[in-house]
Amino acid sequence: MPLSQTLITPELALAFDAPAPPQPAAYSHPAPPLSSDFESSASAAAGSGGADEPARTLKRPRLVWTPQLHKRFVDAVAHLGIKNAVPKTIMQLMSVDGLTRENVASHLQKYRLYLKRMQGLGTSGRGPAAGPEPFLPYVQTAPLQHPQQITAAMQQQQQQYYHQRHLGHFGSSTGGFDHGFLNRGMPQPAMHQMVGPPPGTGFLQLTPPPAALSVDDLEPARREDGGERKVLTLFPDR
DNA sequence: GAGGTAATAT
DNA sequence: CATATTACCT
Repeated sequence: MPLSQTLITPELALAFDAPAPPQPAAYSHPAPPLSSDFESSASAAAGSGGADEPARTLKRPRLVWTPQLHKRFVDAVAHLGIKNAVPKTIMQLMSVDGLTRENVASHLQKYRLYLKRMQGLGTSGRGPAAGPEPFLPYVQTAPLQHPQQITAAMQQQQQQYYHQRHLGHFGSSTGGFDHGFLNRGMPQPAMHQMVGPPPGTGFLQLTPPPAALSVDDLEPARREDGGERKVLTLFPDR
């Protein structure tokens, strides 16, 4: 089993917020990708082949790049060479279920821009000596969407979300800031399991990035004085 | 079809 | 306004 990270849709995450799910803590393998269709999803896989994953045909909800996802993305890019850091490969390596190539491509675009603008400033001494690591995760307020049926209430909530979103930014403070909620240490289990070996391309034996990643552990992390939900930018500085 | 970039949407 | 999606081109 190609250890994959199930993408938890915003609404799903939202749903899991209030009510206590029957399943105790630590839901290792959550529900299938995006099968939150409680209505007419009677597209059972008939005979062979088939198995039309609704994920491919339906419009996916807007993907939210959680810090965890981003972390995984960065790791993937790092572990691949710049040479192989193309959307498809990255996507495969991340093995995040539900993630499309387009998603990665888009994010990669931003990531490259970020790196580019990063070079011209902070690093006085030239040279790619210091690997671009200083990334900062941030908090995410789960928006909510549904592929098919969106109730009016949901739309309103969406608007509210967009309205209240960026309230705080990140000045690159000299010293570095105190976030009490940096991600937990990701285990570094040297797993020997490989993702699908690349085609004819030589044999880049790369170390699979941390396999486990919990999208669920998001901490509100609110400041005392502010009192506002501060959503911070994923890519600092502009 | 895949990658890269620009435009558009949310 | 930042970020994600879509359109266009190679």
